[in-house]
Amino acid sequence: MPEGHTIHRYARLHRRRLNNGPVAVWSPQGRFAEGASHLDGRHLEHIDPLGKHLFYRWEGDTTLHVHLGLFGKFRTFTGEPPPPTDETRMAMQAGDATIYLAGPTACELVTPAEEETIRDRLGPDPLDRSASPDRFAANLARRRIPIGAALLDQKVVAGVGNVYRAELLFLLGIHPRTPASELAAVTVAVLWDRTVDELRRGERSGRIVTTDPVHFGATRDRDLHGEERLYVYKRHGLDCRRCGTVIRIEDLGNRSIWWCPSCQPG
DNA sequence: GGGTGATGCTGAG
DNA sequence: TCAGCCTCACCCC
Repeated sequence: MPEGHTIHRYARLHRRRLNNGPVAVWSPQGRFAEGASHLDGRHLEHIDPLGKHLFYRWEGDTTLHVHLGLFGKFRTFTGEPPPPTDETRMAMQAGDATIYLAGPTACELVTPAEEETIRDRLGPDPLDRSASPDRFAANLARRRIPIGAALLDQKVVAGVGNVYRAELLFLLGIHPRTPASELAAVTVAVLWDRTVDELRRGERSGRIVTTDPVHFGATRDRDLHGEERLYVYKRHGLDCRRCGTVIRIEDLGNRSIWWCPSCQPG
C-alpha cells in the first residue's frame, strides 16, 4: 500500500477523525507503551505528511513520527472496533473513531533535531503544493545513476515507490536505464508534472491507477479490477496495452522494474 | 496449516 | 551488497 499517495491520504483521514477533543493513545502490543502513555489524552493539533513519512503534532510540542515501511498499515473503525491484534503497535481513539497501526518501520516520538535529520534526507514531495520542481531537476542533473534508480531515491523525490516509478517511466516512454543526468530539461519538467498528477489521482481514489477507466467500460478508477489498473507493474510476459510487445522485468536498484521495450526504447 | 512475497529502508561488512 | 526488520494477504496443500 504505502507510497506517498497513501501517506497523504492517511494524513487527511486522520486529521478529520482525530481533531475533536482529546485522543486516547495506547499500545496493545506494548512496543510503543512509553510513547503512547506520553501522548494519551492530548489533543492532536496537526499532521504533516512528507514523502512516505507522517509527523503528528500534539499539544505540548510533541511530535510523533510514523513510517510504514513495506508492511505498515493503519485500520480505521467507526463505532465499536474489533479487539486489536497482538501486532497492533499503536491505537488512537477519539469520538467514535478508532485507528490501529500495525507493522510500521518507525513509530516514535522525535525531537525537533531528529525530525530535521529525517527531513534533510528527503527531496521535494510532489504532493506538497509548495514543492519545487527545480529542486527535482537539480537532483536529477547531479546523478549519473539510471532514472529508474533515481526515482526510488527519496532524496531525489520523496514519495515515489516501486509501482509509480515503473508506471511513470512507461507513461513518458523513458527507458529505466537512461542516466538521470542525460534527460532533457523538458522531459524532466514533464516527468515532474506527471508525477504530481498521478500521485494526486492516487491520493484521491486511494489506489494506484494509471490506465484510463474508459478503456475498460468504467467511469471511475475504483471500478477497475486489479489487473486493469496498471500498464506495466507486475505485467511481465503479458502484452503491452499500447503496442502489444511483451512486457519485460529486470532488477534495478535492488527492486524489480517492469517496462515495454517498444514504448520505452533505450 | 505452511510458505511466500510485497507499494521500504537501514546499518553492518 | 546483503541481511534484517515489520505484518498479512494470498496461494497451495
